[in-house]
Amino acid sequence: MSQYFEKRLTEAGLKKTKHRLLVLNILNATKTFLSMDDIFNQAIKVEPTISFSTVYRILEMLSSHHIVKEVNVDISKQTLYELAHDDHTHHLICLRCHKVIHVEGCPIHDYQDAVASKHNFTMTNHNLDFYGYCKQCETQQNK
Amino acid sequence: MSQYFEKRLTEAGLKKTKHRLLVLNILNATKTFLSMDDIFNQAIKVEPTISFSTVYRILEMLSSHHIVKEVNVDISKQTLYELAHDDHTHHLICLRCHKVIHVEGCPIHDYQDAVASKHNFTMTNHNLDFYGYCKQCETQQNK
DNA sequence: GTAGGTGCAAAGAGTTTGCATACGC
DNA sequence: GCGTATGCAAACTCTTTGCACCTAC
Repeated sequence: MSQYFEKRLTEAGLKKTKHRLLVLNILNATKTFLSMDDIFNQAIKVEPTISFSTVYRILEMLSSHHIVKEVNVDISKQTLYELAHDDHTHHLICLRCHKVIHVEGCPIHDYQDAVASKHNFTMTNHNLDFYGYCKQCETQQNK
Repeated sequence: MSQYFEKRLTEAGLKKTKHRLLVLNILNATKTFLSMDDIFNQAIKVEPTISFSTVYRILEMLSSHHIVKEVNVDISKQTLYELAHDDHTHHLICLRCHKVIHVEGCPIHDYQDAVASKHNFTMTNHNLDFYGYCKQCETQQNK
């Protein structure tokens, strides 16, 4: 997997540093969104000398190259991060455990076109996030 | 209109103060989302002695009573606010002028049910926001 | 009169930047 | 060796809170 990330960095004209690969591997290893803090706390276990501003600048740079995606969802006031996927997905976000389920496919492309044309609006993208409770949390909540 | 807001405050068991009514009227008068700063700057023109923390606490309280809705969208890192509407709407948000167009109707209720059942997820709500350029901005951008 | 609302000032949390040093190419 | 990446520390922005005074009910 690291090889894939090295390739992506090279393609983007970025140097392959251990810190960048570390951040990418952390993002790849998790299935939920991560905050700057989350990533830093995981990173420092592997590279004790890494600093917060390095993680900050790595995420900023990877975002600007569309290798990482910034996410603003209602489970946190902080900016969260995930690896950018080529495929268009939406999210089911558990309000309790904050697990994120990626849902492939998109039901609204036709609708988007219709609304855009009705309102003379040029669409560039959309966000669709669902909030609720995953099966485990739903069960525990009822106890 | 103020009478309507007075009624809502009373119903929520909140005192009717001039500051609260002012904040509500400011939110009502605008068609875009407003940040704390925006609201404070408009408020201080009418009530020069109002303080930032008052506006902050008013918005917090109105949000908790579902009279005002907090909105997190990608045009600002700040929390934005709008009056809560009873009807379920989605937004077209202009990335250039930040105008917000409310779109009634929702194309995804059926889809939501299908996805929820497929993933054993209990849905409570969803966000669907469209980003792009309104007609005026699209025209100007091409100049 | 009393409970709740407000103003002021300061603290917290999260984010961003400047600069000297270290490292990838 | 050159130019970019990093570490450290401090600044900045936005948000939140404590406390004394004030106002709606």
